[in-house]
Amino acid sequence: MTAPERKRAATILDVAAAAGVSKSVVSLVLRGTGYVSAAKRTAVEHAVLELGYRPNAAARALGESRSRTVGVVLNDMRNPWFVSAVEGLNSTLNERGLQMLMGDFRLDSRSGESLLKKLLEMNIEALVLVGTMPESPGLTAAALQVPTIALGAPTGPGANVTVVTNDDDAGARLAVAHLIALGHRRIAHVGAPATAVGIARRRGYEAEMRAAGLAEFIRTVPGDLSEEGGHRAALELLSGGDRPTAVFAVNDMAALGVLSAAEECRLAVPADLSVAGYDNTPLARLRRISLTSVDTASFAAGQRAAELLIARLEPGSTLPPDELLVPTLEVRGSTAAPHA
Amino acid sequence: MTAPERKRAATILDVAAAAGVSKSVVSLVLRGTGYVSAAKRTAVEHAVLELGYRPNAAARALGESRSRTVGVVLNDMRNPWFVSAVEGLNSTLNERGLQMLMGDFRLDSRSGESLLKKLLEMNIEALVLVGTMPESPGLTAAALQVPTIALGAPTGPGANVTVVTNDDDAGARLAVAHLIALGHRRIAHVGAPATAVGIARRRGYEAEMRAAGLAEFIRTVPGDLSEEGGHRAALELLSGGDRPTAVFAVNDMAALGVLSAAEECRLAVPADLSVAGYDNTPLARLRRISLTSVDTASFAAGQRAAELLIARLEPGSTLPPDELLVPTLEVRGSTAAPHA
DNA sequence: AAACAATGTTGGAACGTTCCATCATTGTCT
DNA sequence: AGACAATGATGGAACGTTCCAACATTGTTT
Repeated sequence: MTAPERKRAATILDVAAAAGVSKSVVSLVLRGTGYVSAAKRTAVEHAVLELGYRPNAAARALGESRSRTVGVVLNDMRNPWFVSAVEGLNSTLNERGLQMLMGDFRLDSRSGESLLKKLLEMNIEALVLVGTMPESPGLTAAALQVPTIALGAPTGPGANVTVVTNDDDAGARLAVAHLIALGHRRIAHVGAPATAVGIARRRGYEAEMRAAGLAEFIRTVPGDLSEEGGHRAALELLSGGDRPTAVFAVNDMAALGVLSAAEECRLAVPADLSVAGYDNTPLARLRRISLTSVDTASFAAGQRAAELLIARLEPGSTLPPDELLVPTLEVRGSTAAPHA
Repeated sequence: MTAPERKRAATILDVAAAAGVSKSVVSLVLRGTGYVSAAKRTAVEHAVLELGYRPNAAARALGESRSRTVGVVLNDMRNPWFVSAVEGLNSTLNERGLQMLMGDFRLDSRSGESLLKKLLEMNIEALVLVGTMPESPGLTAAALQVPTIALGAPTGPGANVTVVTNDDDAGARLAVAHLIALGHRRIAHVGAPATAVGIARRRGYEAEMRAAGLAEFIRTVPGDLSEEGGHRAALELLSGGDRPTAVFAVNDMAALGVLSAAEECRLAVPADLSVAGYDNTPLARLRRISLTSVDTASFAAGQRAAELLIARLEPGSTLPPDELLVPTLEVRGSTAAPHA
């Protein structure tokens, strides 16, 4: 079986000839601008359908000297937060006729440099960096050439970048406040001191504890963003003498590690130990886990980023200020009042 | 703060002038083809760096009348299988200088039609459909216009499509054979009869049981691909009289539901009940879950799809036959020999 | 020495659009 | 009636590349 005969695609001139008009009229009809008589308009529409005409995006980009394309650079497709954020981005950009061009920073052979080069060659009108990127001269340079938004990163690479992200500090306070309201006082934190989110969430934890007059109970054990790290930290926390009645973990994965450790220490959740996580991943929803977790408004963040971008594309616009989005708390079965 | 002064980007003519050569020489140097003297070559390279010249992709696409771009249509960015597959695709396409243009079918307002239109306008050289797409006339039409590969779907939309996917039948047999080797005989299956993967995996389960002379123990309970469905089915399975000693679930989520149900029925895993899943999702790796699961070679599938595509792009190539990739089994703590 | 191949270099045409200045027709206001 | 605005239609120039035919120079074979 061979490939089907693929003849040269119809161009605007073919359409013009078929409709008996000039190429300019076809162009006007297609773009919906200018004045065209009803008769010619329908003739053109007819010819377009007839010939299966599709405008050539490359030629259009060249003619308009703009691409209607936004570059989106991910650093981890696997992170559910990023996925939602990209969906939010996409939905809003689509409405405005902007196309997204996605790529994965890490996947790229030369650590993203070649990806960025490709995107810039495509004449992208804006750049969205999703997640925290490693330092890279190419990134900093790219950010200076096109309006750039860092989505879900605590800070952007260099100047000319607007950051849209979740308020990790506020989210942590939300979770801790929930535990306090339940009656907990001995609330420990499993942190991830090596990461930006880890630092912000710890700050929120400590602030809320202090605000509630529980400064003396502040206790942070270093872990990381993985189940393994949470497990290790929790074992340390639960094996000691004055063990906490509640743990706020830096994210859901770490919280899972805490749950495992609690099980190993024969502590029932939530009867003996309340556990709260962060990110509200699909994991937290699972019946076997049912984890109270802070929900980051990632879809909304993506949408907001798109709005800022669109505004930034207007001529004469200025660099908008950074934005922090307020998260919410999803209460599930892993938190309850401590027993007396 | 206003946008930084953005002057008109340098073109190939600017480079040619700066290097004291004709535009043709610059073009030859940039593409690395043809004969150019060493002196002029270095002069051009110098000028390129000097001016920060970046070739314009739209102009290049127009001139070459090809785009070096492959359209990738996802139907669910959240599915880890798809993510790995896309990573595999990307890695191989990148090596060959092909750019990926991704989009989400469902996210698109007009159910993918406008996404496909955009992709075709971009003159994509090939199309990769990742996951099972809903029927759509636009999809069928698109597949006829460019070489198309359906990745991870049991069947492609219409003609001219090559399917690259995992051998679900073989995977199911792998899991069941493992359980049989452990000594289980009463092995039940929690299925998902409404889905294509569900049907294939059930077929594998039954085939392996019959091959081992265990036809009389074949027992399938209908569920679906969710935790909820697995839970419901498992409750039915475990509450009855002659309950199985092992369960093979249609996927990891359903297996999780089985685990929950076992817990509720006070059955220890794996002592009282072995459980195997399918997909080897990150979930299965979690310490609290430690699920034996069939690993689908999704990264490899992506790579293979890319190879087929590249071959298909050669002039005079023919439609390659469908390919099934053989999965492997990841044995973890949820399966063990039945007690006597 | 002539013929030919290999190596360098060039400018013009093409790619398929949009943009723009121009022109034609009609209707409306003074 | 004349001036002007609104509507309608046009062809040529741009956009920034690649492609190609043609021409120059050198080295090698007959």
